[in-house]
This record gives sequence, C-alpha cells and structure tokens, in this order.
Amino acid sequence: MATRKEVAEKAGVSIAVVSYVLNDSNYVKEETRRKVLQAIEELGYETNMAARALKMRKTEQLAVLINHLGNPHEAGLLLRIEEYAAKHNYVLFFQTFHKEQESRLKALLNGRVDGIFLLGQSLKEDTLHHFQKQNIPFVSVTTPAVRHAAVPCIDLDWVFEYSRLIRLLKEKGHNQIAYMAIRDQAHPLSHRLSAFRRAMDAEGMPLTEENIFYCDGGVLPAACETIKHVWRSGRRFSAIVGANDLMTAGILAACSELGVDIPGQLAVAGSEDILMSSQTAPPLTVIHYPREIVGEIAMKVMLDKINKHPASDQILPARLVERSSV
Amino acid sequence: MATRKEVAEKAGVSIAVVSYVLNDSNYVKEETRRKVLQAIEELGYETNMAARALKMRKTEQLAVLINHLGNPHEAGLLLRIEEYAAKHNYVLFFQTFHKEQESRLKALLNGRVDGIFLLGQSLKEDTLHHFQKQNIPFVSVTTPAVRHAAVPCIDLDWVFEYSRLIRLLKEKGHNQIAYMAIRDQAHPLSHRLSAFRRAMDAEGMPLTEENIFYCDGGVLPAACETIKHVWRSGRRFSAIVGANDLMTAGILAACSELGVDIPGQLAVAGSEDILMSSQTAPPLTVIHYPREIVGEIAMKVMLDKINKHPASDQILPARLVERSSV
DNA sequence: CTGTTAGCGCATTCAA
DNA sequence: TTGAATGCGCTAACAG
Repeated sequence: MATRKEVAEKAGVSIAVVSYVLNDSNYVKEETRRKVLQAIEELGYETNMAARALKMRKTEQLAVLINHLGNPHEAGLLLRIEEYAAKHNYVLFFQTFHKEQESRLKALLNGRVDGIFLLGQSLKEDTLHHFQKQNIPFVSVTTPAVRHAAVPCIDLDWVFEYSRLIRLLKEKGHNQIAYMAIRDQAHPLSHRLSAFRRAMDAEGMPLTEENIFYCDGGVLPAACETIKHVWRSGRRFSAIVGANDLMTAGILAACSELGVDIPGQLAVAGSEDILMSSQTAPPLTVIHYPREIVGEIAMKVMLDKINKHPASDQILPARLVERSSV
Repeated sequence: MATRKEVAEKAGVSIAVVSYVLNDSNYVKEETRRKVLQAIEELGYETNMAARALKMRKTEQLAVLINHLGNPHEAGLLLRIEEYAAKHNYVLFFQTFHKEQESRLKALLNGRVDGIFLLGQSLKEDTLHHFQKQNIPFVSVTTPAVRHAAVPCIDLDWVFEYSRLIRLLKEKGHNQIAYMAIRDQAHPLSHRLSAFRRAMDAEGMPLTEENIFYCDGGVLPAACETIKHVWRSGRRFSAIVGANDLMTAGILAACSELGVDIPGQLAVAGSEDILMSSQTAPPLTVIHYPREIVGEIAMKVMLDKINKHPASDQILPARLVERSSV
C-alpha cells in the first residue's frame, strides 16, 4: 500500500510536509499543499491507523464489554453508544464477556483501546487497576460503580422508578407483589433487586423472600419455566415485576400456557421496555429505560475521562409506560 | 506502562530474548525463560497490540458493517460472528453503516482491520477495490455477492425456502399472497423479493405488483402504518409474507388495531424467526434463519480468505417453523 | 515554509 | 542460546 513516503516522493516533498497537510499541523505553501493532495489522491493513500496509534499512544478505539447481545436492551444500548462514538471518530469494538475469560482481557485489549465501557459488567479489581494504571478509563452503564475504583456509572434511580411502579400496582389493589431476579449473586442486575426491596419497604409492603424468584441467565425460556413451576406448585401472588424484559416476556409466555389471565389473575410489569414488550399479548406495562440518551451521556463521560476532566455518576430519569398487563 | 525493554532490563537479558519467550519463536534456556517470565509477572507487562500490528502488518481486528443493530436478526448474527471471532483471537468492531458515510470508511478502517464482514450491506466498487488491493478480504452475510468482486456470500436459498412456505400457504387454501419488501431499491433485502417472485412463479401463482407493499426502513412502525393504510383503502389479500420479521410483527400489530383476525382473515409469515416472533399474538409462522451456525461459517470463510485459501459462497439450509399465524 | 531525524514497541535477521 | 541492529509508518521537535 501507498505509504507516506511514496506520497512524498511523488509530490517531490519530504514526508514531514505530507504529515503537515494531512494533520493541518503546520503552515504549508498553498501550491505545495495542492501537489501533496494530488499525490495522495492519485495513490489512493490513507493513513495507517496502527502506525499512528503507536506514535500517538492513542488508538481512537473503545471497547464495550457486554453480557449478552441477544438481549435487545443491551443491543439497544450498544447501538446508541456506537452512534455517539462514531460522531467523535472513535471506533467501537464489543466483546461478549464471561467472567472466566477475564484474564484474557488484559492481553486482548492492551494497546488497543483508549477506554472501556462496562455494559452491565463488573471486573475484578486487579483487571481494573491494570488498565487504570495506563490511564485507560472505564465507564459503567446500567450497573453501579465498581467498589474502590473511580468508575463513573450511568443508570436510573431504581428505588424511585420502582416506587412509582409499586404505587401504580397498589392503586390497582395489589398487595402481594413478587419480583423475578437473576440468579447469579454477582450478577450486575442484583442492584435492581436491592432497589426493589427498598422501594417495597418505602411503600410499606416489604418484599418477602418467598416472593422473589430467581431465574438463571435472565433469559426468556428460563423465566417461563420458573413461573410454570412456581404456579403449578400452588404458590400465588397478584403481581410480579421482572428485573429485565426478556424474563418478563417469559412470565407472560408461562401465563399463556397456564391459562392465567393477565392482568385479571396476575399483573405483570417489566423494567426496560424493549420493542418486544410492546408486542406481547397483552402489551407490557414497563419502566422505560431511556436508551436513546444513554449513548450520548456515556460517550460524553468517556471523553471527559479520557481528557482527564472530572466525571461523575449520571442518574437519568425514566418513564413509566402503562400498557395493559397491569 | 511497562515495555519490553524494561522487562529485558529487569531480567538481565536483551529485548530479543523477551520476544523469544513471549512468542515461543526461539530456543531459550530454561533458566533464562524463568527469569523473563518472572520479570513480566512482576511488571504486569502485556504486549502492546498497536506496535505488534504495525510490525506484523496484521491487526487481528475485523470489522462488521451493519445496517441496524436494533434489528434482533442482525444483532443475533453479529453475536454469533463475534463468538467465533473471539475463538480465533480476533477482536471485532462493528460499524453502523449508512451509504452516505461510505467515503469515511476508508480512512476509518485503514490499517485497522484484517478483514471486513458485510452484514446485509453492499459497498461501492471503489471502496471494495481499495481494501482488496491491500489484501483486506470481504465476507458478505445475508446478502448475495457484490457485482464484479470476489466477495463470498453466506445466505439461504431463498427461492427454495419461499417455495416451501408458499406451498404451505397453498395447502391452507391461499391464492392471494402478498409480500412486504423494503422500499430502497438498493437495499440488500431486495434479493429476497426477487427470490419470492421466482418462487411464486414456480408455484404457478405469479406475484403481481399490486401485491407487493414497500415499507421504509424495514421497521415495525412503518410496516404497521403501511398495512393499516392499505387495508383501510379496501385492498384485500389472504396471506402476506414479510421480508424481515420486524415488518412482519408490524403487520400483526396493524391487524390487531384493525381487528383483522389472524389467520382467519389473513395469514401472516416471516422470513427470519427472531425471538419476538415467537411471542406475538398469534405466534408467527416463519422461515428460521440459522443464525446459530452463520457465525461459525462466516468466520471460517473469513479465515480462508485471510490465509489466501480459496473460499466460495455458502448456501445454508433453513427450517420452516409453523406456529399459528398461518 | 520545508527537511532531517528520533523514536513509539515490537519481530526478526544476522552475528556471535 | 543470546544480543545488536534494523525498520514497520507515523508525528513532532528542531534546524534550516
């Protein structure tokens, strides 16, 4: 491929001049500039980003660590982050991430990224420190700050949002409210469960342990099975809130199989508002997670961190979308 | 950050030796190796991938050009490709891609990638050639080969798959079958429309132009609006197939609003089988696009191209999933 | 305004 | 079995 040297030769100048016109970093006589530009054009020259990255100690690449792209909520978040990353000329690569591979991460990302987004992920301290020592900042989305580490977080005020939802449920006469959480204790969504607990306390109807159902992986089929099992065992409650919408859809699917009328026999609500949640039967009442602006905010915070400006947690307001499942 | 030089100093060897043990590219006395390894450990050294990329002319990074990650079909495909890319130690970055930004692409990807996946995308010839001249191969997924360019493609035999679906529809007594396509003529999904046409011909019931409905962007709300408009205008048909499942869900949503009974008054079928399609009311009969194995095949073809082995188009078999919308 | 030059961190050839 | 030295393509300080 054409290199900067070839361009210089063709234009009859030194390679420094080529850099100057390319980076606009120095005055260049108009005529010289034109010659250079023409040589670039004719050779189809493009800057080699690997070389630039090495020299500049800046890759203009960002990583997103994600749990499961099959969850439309996470895909939607990723989509938005990429949108804003592109606006700032950053390239984004995403890694589906499992705890077991955490050690691989250092080798994989070293020298490749200027920053790392955690999309509902947490990392071990030593991994965090490894990157932070090199001034590679982290920004966490949908999951609260990692302990002992300066990782700004972008998320909702879940206690507030759940309180509002619980109040709606109360108005509709529900006093036996259950919650479906994800099994893994270390799972990032456990903070939603804690928030739900506190919201229930605040609304004067403490969440009892037997009204919490845990579902492996937080996916639809598992949630469906869990509810079928619970319901057939005779356990009853009048409303249930899912920690994510995929599980909530699974609850709906279970009810459909069980012949449970919604919201007649059971009110169901979700916490994210993915597209699917508006198309189920019945459509789901949900907290709408404002994914539209998360990307913008997340990228802004990331740029602040990269430029060593102070950056802090961002709590976004959400919306309660009432459909007919409650 | 610790560099290879520091490791060498700490271990009391030359930097070449450090490279040798790191890359296993030369015999190193066991004792020396241990010293080096220990120095690496103590310094928390990791290879700088930017420097390696520059030297090796190989980034171990791949790009995926995607239309809209908000479409779970594309997200699912991306997810699978990443899964296999990771297995082969490649890092994947994805770019939401709009035609208007095609020129930016060269500058953005130059020196950054070893190969490019086109996920339902096509590129101008000059862009294609730019990368191909540098031995950056393309692999196209879900869209047939780009004209005049050696781009292997991974997709279904749509004529075959649609024929099977049409036969099912025929068995159920349908003879007025419509199709919903995406408006943009240049859009990658237009080959599904052509295939549908040919399948209808083959089944002896040619598709008439007035039975093709075009929808902007291929998204749910647009499809919903289109169908409402068409239906209210008095146009009737007994079955309709959507070029993608998001539009198909939109058709369902429209019918729900219009009070059109499915499949009583109208049979509806889709072409991808995203998760949502199994949760609509009624659940959709669809062609199941085998996303599970596409990632593996796509990555395999990509590796073949990177290693300059011959690679050709791959036609995968699909499955017809009968649910209750037909 | 333009050219020379010294690295950035790494892999590798060639000597020793 | 190890070390010295070169260069990948680029930026920028410095000298003209």
